[in-house]
Amino acid sequence: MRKILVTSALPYANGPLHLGHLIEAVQTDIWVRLQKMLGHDCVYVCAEDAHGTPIMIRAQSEGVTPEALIARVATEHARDYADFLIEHDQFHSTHSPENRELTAFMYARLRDAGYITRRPVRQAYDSEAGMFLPDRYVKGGCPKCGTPDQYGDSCENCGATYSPADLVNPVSTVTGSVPVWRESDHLFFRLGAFEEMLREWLATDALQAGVRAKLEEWFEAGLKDWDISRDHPYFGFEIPGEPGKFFYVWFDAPVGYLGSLRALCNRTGRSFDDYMRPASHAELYHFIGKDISYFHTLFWPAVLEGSGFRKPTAVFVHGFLTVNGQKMSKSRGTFITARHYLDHLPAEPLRYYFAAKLGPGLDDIDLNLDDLVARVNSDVVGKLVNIASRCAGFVARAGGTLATALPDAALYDELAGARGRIAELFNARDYAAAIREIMLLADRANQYVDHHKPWTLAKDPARAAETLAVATEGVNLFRVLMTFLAPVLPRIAEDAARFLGVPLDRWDAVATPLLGVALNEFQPLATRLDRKSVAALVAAGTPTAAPVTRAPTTATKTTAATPATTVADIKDFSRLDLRVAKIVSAATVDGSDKLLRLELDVGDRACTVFSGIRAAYEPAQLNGRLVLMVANLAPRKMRFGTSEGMVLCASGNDDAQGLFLLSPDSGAIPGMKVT
RNA sequence: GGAAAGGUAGCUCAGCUGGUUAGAGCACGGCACUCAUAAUGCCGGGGUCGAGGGUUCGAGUCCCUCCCUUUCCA
Repeated sequence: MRKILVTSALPYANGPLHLGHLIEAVQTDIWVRLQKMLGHDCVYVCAEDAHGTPIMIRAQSEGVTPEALIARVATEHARDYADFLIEHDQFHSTHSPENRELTAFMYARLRDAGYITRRPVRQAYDSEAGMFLPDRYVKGGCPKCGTPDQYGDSCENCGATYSPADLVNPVSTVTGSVPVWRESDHLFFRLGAFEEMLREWLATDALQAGVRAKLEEWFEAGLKDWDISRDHPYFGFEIPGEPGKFFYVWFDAPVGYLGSLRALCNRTGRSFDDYMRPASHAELYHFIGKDISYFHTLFWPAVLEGSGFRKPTAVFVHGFLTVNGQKMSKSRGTFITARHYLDHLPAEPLRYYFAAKLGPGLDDIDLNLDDLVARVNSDVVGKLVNIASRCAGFVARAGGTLATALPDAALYDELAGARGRIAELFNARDYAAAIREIMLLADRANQYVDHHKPWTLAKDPARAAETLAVATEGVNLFRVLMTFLAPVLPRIAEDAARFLGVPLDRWDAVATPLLGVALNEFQPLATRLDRKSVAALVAAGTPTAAPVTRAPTTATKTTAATPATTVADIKDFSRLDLRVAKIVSAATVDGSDKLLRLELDVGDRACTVFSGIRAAYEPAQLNGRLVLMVANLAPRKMRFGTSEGMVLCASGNDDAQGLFLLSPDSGAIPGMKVT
């Protein structure tokens, strides 16, 4: 039996999970669930990345201890993961006894083997705060192009990279004071000593082509020593034998994978050594985002090797997530936290959507919310679940028990026989291809039912057996397809299992059809997504938080925000610029039966808005009418033009209850602010 | 600044080592059906494959230049 250990990047404990974390967690979770269904011994561990200056500073600013902060965030993270059906076998923390012990142990091994050196480093120091400042905590003018207010490592304007010492008029972002320059001894890990080993490792198929190319570049540039110590005050582990010096967060963070594994082993009686000894036959895979490949493809294998452990079997790197074609950004309203998403939409549609777009490469993945709705409604509800839904009634009316033989064994075999191919696609992380394949097979199932028309057969009592046979075939095809999608849609698969009366937890179970067994009552397995929920998700934005300076973490790079909440405070409300507007002209839109094109007068300016109110209003009755609009809504490009705002409307849960434009009382004039 | 990835139908994407009229899903139009959560089936319209050069009997697929998007640079 294959023994497999899987990790995904550790989320940094200074902010909530966002959809960027989720795409990785979902990618990993699907892979792990597949391995388990295939019968392999696979465990998935993860942990909180709890150390470093950003945590320390954030805790200070909140007036709590770092321990309290990371405990609170850990609870939030755990809940978010659970609600997205991410099933960790162990979720731990880098701030744990296991990790402290392992970090110290590995450091001692590296030191004793001569891989650690010491030399002085000159660094910005905030004498008011009494601490050394990481590059990102010093701001000033770019030495190259002069752009003010740039971070101490690189310029956002011209892209130049430099050191904080080069900044014009540097300022500490912690206290606002002018930093001084101080020297102190730092400990370095001699990465260069591992070049040969790394080159050999590179030659295995541990890495994707894109990552390999990147590594070649780094080799050419020459491997530099890695600074692994930070001076007091620092939230982390003090380095044994080095009072006042702490392990840099990036040193103990990957060790957190092993700390989590250790905790798992302690809890379950598994052998840690079986996984981690150099000659281990267990497989070790890290799922990460491409921004942190340096740490996982150079430092981490070298640290493992140098401290006497095995190296990863492979590192699986994925691209970034963009939302509606733009990178996640708070100012654009495209920064979506996990919780904020869950406040509006269920988890599984997003899992499905991510799966439908994830390939094995480093390409960025775009979350197009309209596409999400279309795709999930049509694929999952319209095609897949529909197969069960349309057949269940015939079985129920025939007594509720499936026939004892399949009328079309060849078709069944065609679908069930695809399991090897589909498992291989999932295994190769080409989920998009797997989903395409599965949906093609779902089409075959619907075609089958359509072709045999059980509703016609059912009218002839003499053909009752035939009717049941067709429905039995359909239900069996559904079972096969649902099994294939179980790693992606675990909750729906569970509900389907309840309907079928058999678990869907083994990939190869589909080799045998399900015959002669009684089905349970069919309940809807998935409901369509409402476009309005998606609109609400975007319109509400994610409440912003005080910007927190970013530091390297094992997690996909992230900026912090306070947890999303459904309660809006006055600040949230004031972000909306609501105005009285006059409809100058209204017209139908060619090619859309839902939209009207409205030309609006907003006092000092005019704008065009596309509004989905055609069902409720004739263009002619709108001319000259006053309405309320959101004037600072991000412009939205539609097929017919750009919509520059939104007019406010009242409606019930569905449009059947009607749509009602809101208007001000008489006396209001276009451009007035609504507060 | 250096480097990488990408730019294919309205949208999201497939197109392997160059080879017949460039594909799928969604959306759109027509027809059929009514078992199913207005689901499904059949048919159809729609692309100068980012731009311009070049190699070739033949290029979305190779080479060069340019434009645009995204990302990485310890």
